[in-house]
Amino acid sequence: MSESPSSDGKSTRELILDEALTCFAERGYEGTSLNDIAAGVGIKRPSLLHHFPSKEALYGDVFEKLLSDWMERLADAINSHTTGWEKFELVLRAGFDLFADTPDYVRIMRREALDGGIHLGIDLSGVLKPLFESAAQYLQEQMDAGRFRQHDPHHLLITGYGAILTYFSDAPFIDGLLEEQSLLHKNINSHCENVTAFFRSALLTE
Amino acid sequence: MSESPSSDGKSTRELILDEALTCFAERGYEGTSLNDIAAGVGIKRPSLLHHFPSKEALYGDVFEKLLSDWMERLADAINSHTTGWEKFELVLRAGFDLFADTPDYVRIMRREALDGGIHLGIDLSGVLKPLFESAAQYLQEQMDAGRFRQHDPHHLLITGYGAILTYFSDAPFIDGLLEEQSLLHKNINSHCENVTAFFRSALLTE
DNA sequence: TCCACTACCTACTAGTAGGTAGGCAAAATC
DNA sequence: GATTTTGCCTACCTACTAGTAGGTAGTGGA
Repeated sequence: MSESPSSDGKSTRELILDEALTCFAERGYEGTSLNDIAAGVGIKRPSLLHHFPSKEALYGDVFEKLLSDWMERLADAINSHTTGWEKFELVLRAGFDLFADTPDYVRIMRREALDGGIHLGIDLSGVLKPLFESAAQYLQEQMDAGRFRQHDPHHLLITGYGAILTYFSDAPFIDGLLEEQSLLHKNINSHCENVTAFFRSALLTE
Repeated sequence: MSESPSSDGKSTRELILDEALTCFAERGYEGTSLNDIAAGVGIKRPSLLHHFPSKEALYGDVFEKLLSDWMERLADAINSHTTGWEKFELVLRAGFDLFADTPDYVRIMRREALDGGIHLGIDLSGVLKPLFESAAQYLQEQMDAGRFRQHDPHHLLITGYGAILTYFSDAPFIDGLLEEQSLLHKNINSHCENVTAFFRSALLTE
């Protein structure tokens, strides 16, 4: 048991989590009803509530999965045995690939940041702070060693965070500005190269 | 008539628009009820609906005011008779000041970009596209004249848009990362200086 | 004095939200 | 083979939503 009656090998619970992610990312917490999610899976609302005790709990589980998926995927790039600009570019690229593969994660994360985390029991920035601080420390070391130009590492990271996330979170809006499908791989790669070149100009002296 | 019975010189209609902006920015379109807004003004929902025909119309009017306010305030910086880096820095500073004064506008704008403009009759990116294109053209001219380093102007603007807006839209989240009140004037100025220095490094050759 | 209008109210509608109770059939366990 | 568990269902609940109907007090002009 605990195996799905429908579609591929996924359990109903996993199907619900997938559909919930899509809905929450697209229309937000308040804009999504449990009926929407249940209908997307092909069951009725009470059946959904058999798998998750409440809407809030379901939302929390979606977020838990998001964080563990992201951390797992970023770990490789962060722990790679490279230094200087090479490592910075590697992590930047990994971030872009990660976001390109999981645009729904980016949107739901943005929404949660906008709402100030009211729907989540956990403090989002608290969870990400260790990652943020270790990145800042890395930048500071590189600057002290003269490999990067001097900038405030925290503000630099906030700038980068905003620049990269926005491309994915505000995709519909950016589509309109660029008159392109911003989430096509071709265009994601193009933007990644531009952002990389921009950071290289700002950080490297030669 | 058409004058307010309450508070200062503002009409009830203006009080409703103010309260609606605050609520929509903080909790989003779906997360805000007309009862919330009416209660904030000190009237009942039917009285609110006497001033605005529907929730959607009220939201639209809030946005119309946002766009005209922003356009008006940015016009001075854009039309200033400066060139090269000086003008870029002037517009950047004007943008920061503008956003610092109107953080609720930034948040509601972000939400609308996230939602893809479904609550608005108008196409947001269409409205802002002329501004976007003229900025891109300016950058291209400066690059062609050798005053700025070569970057793709459109991608550069998207990067800047994301970097700056995020600081204001995601304020609660960024507060947690920086362990500071990001919207204090002191910290806004600090971030503005950092972003400016960062762009200067990326755009200027010497 | 009468009329029209504004700004507000209470009381209602229809519809939807999240969540619960209880039943039923198939599968797993004893 | 009997019993328990799982997964889903229909039918229901309460609370809240946007919006409407109809009434009232006050205002200003003819």
